Amino acid sequence: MSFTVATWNVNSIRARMHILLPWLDEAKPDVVCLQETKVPNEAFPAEAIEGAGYQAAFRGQKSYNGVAILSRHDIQDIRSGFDDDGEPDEPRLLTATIHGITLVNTYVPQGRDLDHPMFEYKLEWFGRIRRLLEERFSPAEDLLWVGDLNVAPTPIDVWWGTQKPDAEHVCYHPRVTDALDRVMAWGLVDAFRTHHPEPDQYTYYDYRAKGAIEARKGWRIDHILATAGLAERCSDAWIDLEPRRKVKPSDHTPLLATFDFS
DNA sequence: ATGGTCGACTCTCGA
Repeated sequence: MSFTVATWNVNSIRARMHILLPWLDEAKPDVVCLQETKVPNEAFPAEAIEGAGYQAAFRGQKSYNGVAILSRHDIQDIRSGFDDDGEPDEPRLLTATIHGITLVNTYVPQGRDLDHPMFEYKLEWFGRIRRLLEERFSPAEDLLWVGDLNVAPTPIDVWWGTQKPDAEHVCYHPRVTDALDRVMAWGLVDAFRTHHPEPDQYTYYDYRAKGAIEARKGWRIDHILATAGLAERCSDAWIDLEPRRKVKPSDHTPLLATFDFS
């Protein structure tokens, strides 16, 4: 059987239902990890999601952040947040097991500016993810770290990167790409890049840049990262740009990957 | 890596 996983920063699930529901019907992914749902738990549109044939696990708050996992199969071992310190976590992390695959769904802090405290918070966040992987999981198991990681890992992952590889941004900076590398060194493979070495493959186009899609002014900051054994089962990965072309789209568009099990 | 637009919420913040 094959198992398709998607990740999508929807930038408010309630504002995106007109695109999300028809997309679920058409793309029929087994699992969808959502970020920036921007909805408190009591207002999550669970009934409409169930009507589309998906169970939902979610953790959110008013206005900001929020993550959810939608699944056509049973969702087990749902956990949210880190348990490495006493700080109250924002709703940016949700883990679950579906069909024997562990899903780690994250909305990594964007960082605001290179000199803003949130940038240091972002860098620390990668350390916390690394510790979570070490403490709870093993690179020998089938695990996916997916979500809006707010990192363009290489120059071809940001639109100006091949022209000005040294131009810096909170999502494209040696400190950030190194931080991501250190988490991936635990044992994760970029499932999309393995299948698509070509440039101009972006999951995010800023609302403020007119004609950005046509001009290919985007970012690849959403990712599906797999442990080695699972990565070997990945038969395809792709970015679905159609939801980004709809009326009132999210600025991000879905990234999907299919895994084959014999 | 700019300037610009969106979403949620009260008009400004976060991205």
